[in-house]
Amino acid sequence: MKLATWNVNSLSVRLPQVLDWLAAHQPDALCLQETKLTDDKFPHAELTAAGYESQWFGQKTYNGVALLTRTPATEVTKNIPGLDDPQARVIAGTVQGVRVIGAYIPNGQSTDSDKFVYKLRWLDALRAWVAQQVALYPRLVLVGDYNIAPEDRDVHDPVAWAGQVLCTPEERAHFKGLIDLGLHDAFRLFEQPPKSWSWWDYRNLAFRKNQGLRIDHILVTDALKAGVKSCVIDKLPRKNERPSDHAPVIVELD
DNA sequence: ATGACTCCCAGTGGGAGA
Repeated sequence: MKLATWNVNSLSVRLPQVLDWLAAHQPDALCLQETKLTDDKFPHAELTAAGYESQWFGQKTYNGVALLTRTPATEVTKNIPGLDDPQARVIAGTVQGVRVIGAYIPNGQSTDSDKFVYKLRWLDALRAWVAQQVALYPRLVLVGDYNIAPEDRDVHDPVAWAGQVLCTPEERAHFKGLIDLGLHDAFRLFEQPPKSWSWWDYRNLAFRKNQGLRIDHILVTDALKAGVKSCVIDKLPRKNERPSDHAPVIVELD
């Protein structure tokens, strides 16, 4: 089983690339973030023609998530149950016996921002809900744009980024809080190239200089860990003429 | 460097992303 996550930064703009990518990789499930589409504009017909079922949850201008699957997803959940959140950031479904939770964790903007407070509260709610979900579904993956670089080795310039949003001790403690639920960072189950990032700023030739952060992650439960065959970041789409600033992350499970 | 780039909604600029 192959699962992937990709922050596409506008599905309207990136749909041709998503269709190409699906054809090339044929994942069983692909979680998208930052679709930036209201639900009436979601391109389900094009995805159906490409062989994918879609579940989607969007809003105007910002955020928006989707779950694309080759077989229908069941038990679909949108956003974190019990959290009053006007922003469309979570979609979950059960796919071939695996609970797939796709999340677009808030960015936080800066540590002195109200958005940072929202991010930390949102992560509290996510952890509480995921704890329940792990108990219900031992075979679970939590994937998406976490907007957290878990360690200094996930940051191109840890000195410059020290204490900055995405790299603060508070955010890293939240990441560890998720790990402590019995989850494992699939990417770190394998030897990886140094300076592996999943996001590069559009500005300042960051991709060409490989100045980025690893902030898109795939966490898997204990029950799935032994069956993880690979986990890679696919940099190829970032080389497109008009790319998302994020690259897809792919995991292969038994 | 209070930047850089890209996207969106708007509307001849500004917010947000990370």
